[in-house]
Amino acid sequence: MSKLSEKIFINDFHKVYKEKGLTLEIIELFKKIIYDYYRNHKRKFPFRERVTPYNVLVSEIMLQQTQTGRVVEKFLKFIQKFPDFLTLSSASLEEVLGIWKGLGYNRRAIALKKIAEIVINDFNGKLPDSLEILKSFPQIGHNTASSILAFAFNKAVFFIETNIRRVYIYFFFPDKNKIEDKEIMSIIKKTIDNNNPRKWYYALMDYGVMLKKTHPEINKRSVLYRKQSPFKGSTRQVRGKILKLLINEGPMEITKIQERSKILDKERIKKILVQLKQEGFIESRDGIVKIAK
DNA sequence: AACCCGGGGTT
DNA sequence: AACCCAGGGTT
Repeated sequence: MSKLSEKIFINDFHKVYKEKGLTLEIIELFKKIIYDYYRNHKRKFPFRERVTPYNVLVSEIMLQQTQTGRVVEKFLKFIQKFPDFLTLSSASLEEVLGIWKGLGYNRRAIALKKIAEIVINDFNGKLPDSLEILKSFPQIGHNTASSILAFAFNKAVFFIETNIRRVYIYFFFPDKNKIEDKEIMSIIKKTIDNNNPRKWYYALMDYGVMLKKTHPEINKRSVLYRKQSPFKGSTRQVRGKILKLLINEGPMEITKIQERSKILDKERIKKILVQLKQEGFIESRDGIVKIAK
């Protein structure tokens, strides 16, 4: 669609929406636009091809704050090495982190392994299809629990992520600033496609990705928008560096970690090691640090 | 409500 | 060099 015709189309949509509100006609038009786009531009992903509860869980954890393009390769490696809950539950943390390395937010790897253990031990090896139970698992909040229900079980749940937020702001909040998610959620509930929630959310997200390219500023009108703190020189950069060192080279003396990480402040390294230990990443004995069991 | 947690692709 | 990503958890 050309820029001009796009403007005309969205202006017409907003004009009708402002005059008549969220009528059935507007809702149907909205769905038609989203599905028309999806029919011609749907994205293909391995986690959309082989849809199993396990695959969806793994992908949804990986996709938290991580672009799809970076996840695909890791996802394929991960499910090849750990094809099911039982395999993952009995794998070592070092193996799991070894695959996870480079993806970021490493605590997700710990959580994913823990979830596998819970599923094996408490749920007979089957991922529960309950929102409340899923939300009780580590690293699974409302959004992730809901997306698992939508994508793995095709359930009509309601959730917002960054692409969906962009779509709803674009269509239904053309002139508003500081938009709250509860306002968006209200419209999400009125526009759900009960016939195929999985397809609907796939379509919404794909449309949102497209909008990001043509209208990169939309989500700045969300009240939740925040500029993130710089990564360079941050604690998380040091944490990542230390973990990478231990994963790649095995157990190591604290003094050697201080040396190899090239961080001058040795007290800072020590503090971070204590933190990593408390979070279950590492363990230490006689000054030797290694990935936890 | 604000902050922490990773790391790399994109612009 | 800055921005952002299929967010969750803690304070």
